[in-house]
Amino acid sequence: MRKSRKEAAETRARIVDAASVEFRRNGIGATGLSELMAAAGLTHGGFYRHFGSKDELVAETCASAAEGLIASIATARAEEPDQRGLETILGDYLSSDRRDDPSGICPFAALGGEIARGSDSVRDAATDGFRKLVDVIAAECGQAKPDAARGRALAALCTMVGALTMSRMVNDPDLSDEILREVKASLARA
Amino acid sequence: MRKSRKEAAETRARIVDAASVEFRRNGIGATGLSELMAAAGLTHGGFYRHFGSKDELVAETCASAAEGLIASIATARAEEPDQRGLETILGDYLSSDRRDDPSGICPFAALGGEIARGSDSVRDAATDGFRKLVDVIAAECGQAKPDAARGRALAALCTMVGALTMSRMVNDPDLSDEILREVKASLARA
DNA sequence: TGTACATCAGTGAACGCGCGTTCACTGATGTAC
DNA sequence: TGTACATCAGTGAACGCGCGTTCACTGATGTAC
Repeated sequence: MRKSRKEAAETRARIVDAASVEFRRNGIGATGLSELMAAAGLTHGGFYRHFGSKDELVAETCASAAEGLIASIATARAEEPDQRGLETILGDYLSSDRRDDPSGICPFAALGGEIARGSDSVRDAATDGFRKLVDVIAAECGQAKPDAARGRALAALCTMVGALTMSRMVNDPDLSDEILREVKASLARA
Repeated sequence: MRKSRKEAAETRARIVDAASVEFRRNGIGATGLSELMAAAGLTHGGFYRHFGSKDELVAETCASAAEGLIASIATARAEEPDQRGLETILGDYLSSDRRDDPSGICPFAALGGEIARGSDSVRDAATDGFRKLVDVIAAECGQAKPDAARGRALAALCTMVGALTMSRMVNDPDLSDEILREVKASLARA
């Protein structure tokens, strides 16, 4: 039954990827290890060959999902190099596609509240991802002063996270769309 | 052992109040009924004399916490009637006191992600509270056109929710304070 | 290169535990006469 | 108003269930000679 080192590394990455989707779809606490391992095509017993605890996986998943979000923003940016940077990011982040897709949704929007109640290692990983995302957005803000760009980036990111969270929370599609539309307009104006 | 109707009604209210705090402190799924009933000074068995299910309590708590938030905003507004309305709301909502106090924190910031994955009745209750809060903020936006005020209120509320969530998520007090400060400044500017 | 053995990825059963929910019971409250 | 009885708020034990974690086991991989 033993797998090669390469296969084992691939398995580990598959678990993180599956967790990244399942946690965002169902929440961290509400996602069992069995469910998660099944989503990765495995049985639950093998989990502890790869991770010391569920919490360790959660921390790694936070980092991974943040990296994924940054990469997807970079991709969106590369596809529309002539547009204003922040507007491209907004269009990508606050789209109904992203709102409705658990595998692409921002981990801060889906899990921010739960992470805030989590362990230090999980919060550390999320904090690190948050900082990186702020830097990426600040680079697109086109401000002369770095401090001003950082301030704008922080505010824009918080707005995006809140808007995505609220657009997923409300149980009325019209209100949900209105939230995305108004917030996009408001941020583009600023 | 039977209690009078008045006492029973008080008990019920006490359960909702305790749930309102415990859910925001620990999350909905992570708060057990025993823990919750103990916080209300009761044993868990009596829960079903007051509620048909945990979910029913969650929905009622969402409504109650939203009302509480609106009331606390109205109080803050009444104490500083001369300041610009939105600035007063911001100062109250985005304060470190509120960030650090589970009993006063905004239910949308603490539980938005979890509510989004919840039942229709829970999401309906939260949607209702969200709409009411938007109306309260819109009334303070001081715009001539009602549509413009509503748009600004939506954007401001999403920003506040996101900022409070992120300021609670990050594991660095300096960054947390920076978020509150920058977002307050950014919203006051707009 | 070939052989013998140690390693360990993955399986599936088992663990103790706390969950939401149910239930028999108690005894004060509310109601009918 | 006084009495007899039904109601029901609250208690505490019990239920089945799924959780995170552990473990004995299997057999292919990796290593030492």
